[in-house]
Amino acid sequence: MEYQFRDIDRKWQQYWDTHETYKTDESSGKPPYYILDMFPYPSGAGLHVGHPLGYIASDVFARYKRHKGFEVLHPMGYDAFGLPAEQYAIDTGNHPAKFTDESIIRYRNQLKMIGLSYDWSREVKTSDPEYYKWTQWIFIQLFHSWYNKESDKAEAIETLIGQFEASGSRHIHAHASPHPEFTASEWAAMSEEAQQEMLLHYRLAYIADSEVNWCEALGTVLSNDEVKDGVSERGGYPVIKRKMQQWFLRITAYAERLINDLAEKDWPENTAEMQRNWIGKSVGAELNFAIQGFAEPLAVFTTRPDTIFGASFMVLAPEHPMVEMITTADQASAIKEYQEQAARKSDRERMAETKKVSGAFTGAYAIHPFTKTPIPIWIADYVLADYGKGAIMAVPAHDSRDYAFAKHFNLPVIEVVAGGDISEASYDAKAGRLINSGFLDGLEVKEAIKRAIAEIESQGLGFGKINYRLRDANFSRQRYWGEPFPIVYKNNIPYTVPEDQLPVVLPDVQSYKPTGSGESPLAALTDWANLPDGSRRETNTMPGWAGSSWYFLRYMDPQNQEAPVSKEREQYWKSVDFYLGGSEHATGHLLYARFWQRFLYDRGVVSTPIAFKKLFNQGMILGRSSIVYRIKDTNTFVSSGLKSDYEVTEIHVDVNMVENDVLDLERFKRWREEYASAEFILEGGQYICGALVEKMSKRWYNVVTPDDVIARYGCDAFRMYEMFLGPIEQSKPWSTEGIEGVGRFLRKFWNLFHDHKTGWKVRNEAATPEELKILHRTIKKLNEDIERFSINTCVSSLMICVNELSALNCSKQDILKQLLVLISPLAPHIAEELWQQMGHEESIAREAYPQANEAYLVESSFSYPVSINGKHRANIVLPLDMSSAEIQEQVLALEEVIKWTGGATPKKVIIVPGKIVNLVI
RNA sequence: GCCCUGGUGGUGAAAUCGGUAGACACGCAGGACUUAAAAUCCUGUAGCCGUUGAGGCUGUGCGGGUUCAAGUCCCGCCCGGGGUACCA
Repeated sequence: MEYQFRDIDRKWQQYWDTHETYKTDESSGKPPYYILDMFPYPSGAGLHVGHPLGYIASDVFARYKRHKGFEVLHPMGYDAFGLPAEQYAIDTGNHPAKFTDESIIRYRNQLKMIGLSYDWSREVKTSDPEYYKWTQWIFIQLFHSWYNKESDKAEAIETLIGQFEASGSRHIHAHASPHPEFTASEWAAMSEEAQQEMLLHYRLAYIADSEVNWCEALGTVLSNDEVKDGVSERGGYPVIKRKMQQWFLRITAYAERLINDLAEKDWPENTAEMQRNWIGKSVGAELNFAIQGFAEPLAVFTTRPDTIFGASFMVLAPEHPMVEMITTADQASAIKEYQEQAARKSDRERMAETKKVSGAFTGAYAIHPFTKTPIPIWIADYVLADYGKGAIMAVPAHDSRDYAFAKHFNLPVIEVVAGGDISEASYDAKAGRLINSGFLDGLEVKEAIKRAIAEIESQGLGFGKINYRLRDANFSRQRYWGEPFPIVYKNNIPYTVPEDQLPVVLPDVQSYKPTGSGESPLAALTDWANLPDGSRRETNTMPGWAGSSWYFLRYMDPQNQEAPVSKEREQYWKSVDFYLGGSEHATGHLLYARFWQRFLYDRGVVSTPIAFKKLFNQGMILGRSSIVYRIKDTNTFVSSGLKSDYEVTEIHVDVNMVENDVLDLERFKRWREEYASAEFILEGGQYICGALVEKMSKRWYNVVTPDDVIARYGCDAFRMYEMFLGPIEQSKPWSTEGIEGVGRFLRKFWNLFHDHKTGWKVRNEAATPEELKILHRTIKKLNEDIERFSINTCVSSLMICVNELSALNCSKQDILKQLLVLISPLAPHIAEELWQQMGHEESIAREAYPQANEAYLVESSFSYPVSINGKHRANIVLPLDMSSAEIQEQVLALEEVIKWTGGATPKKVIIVPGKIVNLVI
């Protein structure tokens, strides 16, 4: 019988579906184990070959854990709100839900085709009102909470109101926005509106003004991704910064705990490090500089208060509120010009261009608090408005960016820490003794920092402060396709919608196009937005990450109507034991999800503060993107080889329109309206595209789907091949070279059971020691490799095992039975089929994982005792295939070495014929 | 720019704790079987020199360093990838 993978795959996928083989049962009495994949955004391009890399790996682990006797929760769902669906709706006029649901059907079919052992009854979709009801509910909890620094957790807003009523705001230690203090009687005297406005300074969900990328020509707000070189990616229109009222979540209140929680997790150190850097805790001081001619002081934050005597100029962010006030008349035009130039750049562009030093002088001077000398105040875009105070004291001798700035504008450099050579470069290290620094002279940097803060505090100039780079999370999007806010404004004050009115369902709109005013398309729905009592709804929607910040909880109890998750279910599963996903989520999603889990824990909704115990980052399967080059401000495209003659903008094109780097011009013109009249500068009569290896994404039009590969080689081969490609954590470009080898392996494995001529080969005969040795060595290796999540080496070990058994023509029943269980996590379809052919009625998923028997393993090498100086004894491990003469030679050589080391007993010795290669004393 | 990460044969890679670098697989070359092809099996396959049962030298992005021993640790570079707060 031949290995007919198509029939086998279909048969077993149907079997698993109808028998609900992988349905999770909380009452099984087995220990729980929760294995989670980061759920996909269902884009129109379908699941690409990069998604399954992680899904297959976690599926192998889930199947392995089931064999090991765990009750495994292994669910899948869809992160369904987002820009691509909205863009589709704008382009076609269809509802984004149509696009999303069609994409989901495609994804589900593709996932099932790979034979993943999900419990499909627990599928969730973030755009489902039954799901986002609870996203809205969590938002309401955030709105009705404040962060009490005293108890160090979030509490109900009522406890805050109680304190206001009793004693005003003076003694409250809260994470709050800046606001004036008030007494209990002042609170009582406030109007309802004034009280609500005051509470917004404390709520964990609050409103504030924030800058957005505004494109006047498109009449819409753009994401940073949609802005390139200061113009919109689509159309190339100018983009500026504009202030808009936005919702924020007060994640900064959790900064310290989000850092501390990292210690309790089994996370890769690099991801933990990225999160720590993202939160960016820095200890320093806030201090005030007086400004000549103004009463209001200029506050700065610095991590190096010790270098205060080296401050030779000040730098404000171009957006700093005091810039306009302090700028002198003769500098006003230069400052204005610089501000406009900075407004056109994104933060990322501003930081990326630090080599190009730029700035402008305001004409104003600050007074040095200790030396009383005047120091000039500049603005520059390397100072960011929303970090620290948006202003710095520049110490060019000890900060490289300040140094570059000082050199460029010829500002003084004052050395205050000895140890470097400031004529060459700044000396940034936090080590050395202070010089030229008055009362700090002679102190070590660490001492000087403490002393400087003490002095600053005693003179009332400022105070020691811990600053975080983390900013409060912007939670508003001026889009249609997202969760509506459960918020209604009365007299411009936000109130939450009563819980029994949830969900606030996303209404249908006439047009998904931007309103032109920068509001969400929902704002155009006046019937929906304006309520009979004169109040109005919030018309922004929540960001993409709202629904993905808690989905792992919903899988525990996906049909619950009363709560996001029941107490019983939540306490059974507690945390995700093993979370697998791309490292591109290391800061965004993983941080927001931890924040929500922490918050829900504070408010008693969940019983543990830890969302994900163990994290594993998969690398990405990269795609090969094709690039065309548009000559700036034209609709003419120049072929790759000629692009250096022009100033061009790079634009990604769909790889399906490109063959061997040659662009299909007609398809390109049909692709987008704006390209219909495109012109081309060709080389050799063809348009040659540039190529780029990068993340496979709908955005880059470089997606390759697994469908063809599965149709051709079967899904076990696809699964094993993806695992065989290399370590899961490593990124690599997709290629199908080498999949043949996995196909050959599966046929060879099949042929251990079947013979073309004689049929079923498996015999109930006793295995030889040699065969047992091969099997048990493989069991041990696979066990170790799966536990350390090295699945590519599992595949290699299985190949070696099958090669050896097939060379021995071993078709012994007890060997093959155990081998089937070993292979079943990786290649479940073929394993089920052969398992059934062996006469088993239950699915192989119910079979226990075999244990390696040490008795079969020890003979691979043997110990040889050596005596040294008649006293010490060492056991050396020698390979089996050494001759006795060689052994004698090695032992003599070893004795020589040991004498030379002074007679110490070696802990470990490895010998190969001819030389000693390892000797650990 | 900043943070994280990777760089090993023609290719994907292995080397788990500092100890024989290149397992396993692809590809390629030669051979067996076959009228032929496919499939299958066998042999070879880092480079250079040598040999034809002879071994030696070099070699893990580049330049240094530590060590009896470095792909692995340290310092300085170069290049690719991810993130950089409205892609998810």
